[in-house]
Amino acid sequence: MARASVEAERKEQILAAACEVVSEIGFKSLRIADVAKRAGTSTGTVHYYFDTKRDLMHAAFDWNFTQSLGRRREILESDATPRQRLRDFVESYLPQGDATISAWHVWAELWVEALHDADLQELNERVYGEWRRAVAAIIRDGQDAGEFRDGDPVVFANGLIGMIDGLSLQVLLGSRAMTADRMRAVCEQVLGWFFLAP
Amino acid sequence: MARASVEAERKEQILAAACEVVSEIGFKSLRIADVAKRAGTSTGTVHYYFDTKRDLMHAAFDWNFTQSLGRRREILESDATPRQRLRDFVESYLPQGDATISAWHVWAELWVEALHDADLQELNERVYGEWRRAVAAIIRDGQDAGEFRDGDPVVFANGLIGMIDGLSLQVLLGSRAMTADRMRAVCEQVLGWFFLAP
DNA sequence: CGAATGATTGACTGGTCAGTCAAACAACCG
DNA sequence: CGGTTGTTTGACTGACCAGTCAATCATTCG
Repeated sequence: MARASVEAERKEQILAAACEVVSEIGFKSLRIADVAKRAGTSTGTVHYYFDTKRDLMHAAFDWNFTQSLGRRREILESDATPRQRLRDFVESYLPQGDATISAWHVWAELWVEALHDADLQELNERVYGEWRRAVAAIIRDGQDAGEFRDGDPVVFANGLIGMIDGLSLQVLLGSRAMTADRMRAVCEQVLGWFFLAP
Repeated sequence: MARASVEAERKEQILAAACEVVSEIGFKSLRIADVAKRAGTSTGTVHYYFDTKRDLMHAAFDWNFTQSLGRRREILESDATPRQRLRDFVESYLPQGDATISAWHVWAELWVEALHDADLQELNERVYGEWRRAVAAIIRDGQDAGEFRDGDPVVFANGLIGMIDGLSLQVLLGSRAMTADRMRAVCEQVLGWFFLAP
């Protein structure tokens, strides 16, 4: 069977297209036909790989996270100082640049869809848990190195990630009062309170 | 014209119903017929007061905010210490209790809808600005009273509101790792860093 | 009273779209 | 070659629903 990875390749094509479309017009407006067109295929093919629209979107949400995590692996596993890693992490999260903004849009759609979908809540729980653990690990390192203030690392991780989520939403909404630059400044300020003097 | 406030009363009835339905099943699933049924009237009447579904939802989002603000006026205008007012404000925001959770749901739906609707972005900007100003005012009072650390009150207000938004989302999503109680603890911790020793 | 205006109703229409399906195509194998 | 399995296609269908509309009811006023 030399016809090896048609399925994997096609699925990825479709998932990427689905994320692009969601990001551009939102889940509510998304039609299977839009995804098919964007993926350069037909609605029949989309349904061949994903039984229902719901299946497709769940897979797309999952894929969106995997991609986001992949894009940040370098930062999380770097051997820079904890202080620097935390700064890089925050910077990579700022809604600026097509890939990041697009991923944020998909993420926001996931949240709202998940309000009424237990399976998506499960996905959120898993994924959010990974971020929380990654950030908490950096914080623990920083505390061990005497760079950060004492306190429960998980509490700080939750606070930081929550703040990033909330601020990002405002940036994504095109707020004049909350631009990516201003968001960076707010994060810097908060991190400043948490870092110990060098 | 003794038939005074039929219009105002009926509109309010419909808007309240719309918010309830959005909160329960989400904007995407909401049908005009659902709203009509919840309001105890007919689809014809809903369309009599709101030309399109979009008009209805915009008015409902607006109404949802007005109600939320009204519910918190007491806190914002209280003459308790700034420290207490800030705590009360955070407490009132925790997603617990039907009214608050419902309002949060509607708010989340607004955000995602606004990603692709300039008018709703405008509404968000206006409304978010009011919260920011209210919180910043408390912070300024607290700094004047020597209760809070120095620094730009607007930056702190943004950080706090952003964190509340992000954490609330997780609570709303039924996260096991982020319950209303845990959210309170995270907020307490962050406020603790901001308050000066008594 | 009877006309005018305001409010309410729900049956109906026109358009939309997820999902189906039968037909066709492509790669492989014996 | 001809059969088998995997893949692709897009026309079609059945369900759904926002918005329309003609009819009805209610209230006010001259």
